[in-house]
Amino acid sequence: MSTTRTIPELTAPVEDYLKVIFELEAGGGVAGTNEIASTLGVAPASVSGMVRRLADQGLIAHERYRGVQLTKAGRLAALRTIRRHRIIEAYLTTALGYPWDRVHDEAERLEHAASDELIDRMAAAIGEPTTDPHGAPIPTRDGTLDEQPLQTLDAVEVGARVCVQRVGDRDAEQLRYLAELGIMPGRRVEVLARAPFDGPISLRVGRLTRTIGAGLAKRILVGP
Amino acid sequence: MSTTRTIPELTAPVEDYLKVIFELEAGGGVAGTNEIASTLGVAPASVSGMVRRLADQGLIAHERYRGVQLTKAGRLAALRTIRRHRIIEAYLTTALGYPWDRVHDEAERLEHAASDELIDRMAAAIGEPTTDPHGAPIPTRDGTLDEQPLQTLDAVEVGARVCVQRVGDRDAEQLRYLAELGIMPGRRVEVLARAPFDGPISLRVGRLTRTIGAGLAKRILVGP
DNA sequence: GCCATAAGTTAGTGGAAGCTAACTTTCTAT
DNA sequence: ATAGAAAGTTAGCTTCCACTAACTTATGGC
Repeated sequence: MSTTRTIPELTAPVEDYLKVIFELEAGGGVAGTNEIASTLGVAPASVSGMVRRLADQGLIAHERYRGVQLTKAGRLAALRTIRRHRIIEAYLTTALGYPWDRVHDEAERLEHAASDELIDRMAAAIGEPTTDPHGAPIPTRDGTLDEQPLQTLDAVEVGARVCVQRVGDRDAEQLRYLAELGIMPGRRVEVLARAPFDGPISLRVGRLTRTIGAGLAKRILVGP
Repeated sequence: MSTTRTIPELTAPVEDYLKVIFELEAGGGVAGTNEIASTLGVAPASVSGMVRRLADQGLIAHERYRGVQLTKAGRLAALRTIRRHRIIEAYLTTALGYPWDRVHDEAERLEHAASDELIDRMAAAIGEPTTDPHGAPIPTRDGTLDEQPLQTLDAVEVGARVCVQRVGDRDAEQLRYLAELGIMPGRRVEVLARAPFDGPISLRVGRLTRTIGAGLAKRILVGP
């Protein structure tokens, strides 16, 4: 039994699919064709095509008309790409002064071109970070991901003081807005009020009071 | 008359071809199909195919059976890629401690993925270098390349003291060897002897004497 | 339990870039 | 001056990854 480190040279699109499937799986068992398609901005038929190829390569298990799941090999490849992505994001902000709303797109391209050596050197240069600038945990070199159970901000009871842990990294405009409000990982906030029927939520951030919609609050993860 | 900054999104292979054509042109008017093919490690027929596409895009002028030359647009695109490549090389050595024999391959991939913003930030972070680690000049943002007229080390007369300006960046093994000998850009060397018939050349490097073959000496560029 | 709609798949096409094999043009050496 | 070698091209194929159009399967509301 060999644990041969086969490096089958995945293409950039393949890495993108695996990453997306991994993230969709995290939020509910299997990933659907249409979900994958809309996340990647691609036609559903294109996904069916790629799904065949990924299954042939042993990276996913596919049950026709039922959805898709990563195999062990697929999960490892996905985590490798996610590690690259997040280390690049962290490096760009810490070492090159990138604003946090612009690192995602850059990392999206670099993650497919950077060697393992580069990723390791970047990580070392900024002190082996454990999360990216948006608070997402960075998988280790051997593919372990430390996912903490977090609450969304819209579910926090009124009066509680919580610590912002993580926000979505995809929407640049949203990130710019959150930065303006001072809502970023590490920041403590207190929930002052929550209007019913998915109404706005009032927060104390530092010594200021801010009010955000329930939709936005749902994309902010907090912990104790 | 508009100087519209059209960004026609060149593919990575296209950028590679343009770069190689630029470099081949520098050493003799036109670039030949076979030269391009062997430099890129590709079949001559593949070059013919790509040449058609590049000509269609107005990046090169092609005279059938005669060779290929960059147009103004092609030259600009080539210089842009070369700038990226060399800044990345410089950044990797200066900011991330890369050894100079391993930056070429890394840059070869990153140059197609990095945004202009990233390149500019890298350059700024290491003090706007004017040459890469192998001594090659870095084109400016607007596509000006300051090529100094240099001599190859094998042509230097015995007794002369010269300054190493530039060495080839493609061959990693050669770079490791040169580093071992202490022959790198900025180093002063004195030619002690030169055997006839392309024989070996003896040098004083620092306080040591080193002897190298004429072939290697031909790939070392020196100035006063 | 049936059927409309949502979800997923297949078939066929297109473009980019590579390949081999076979051909044509140019160059060079006698 | 010309034949053979070297250089360049064409034709035809392959793989990857996207697309549209048309089809099939699954599901949920009545």
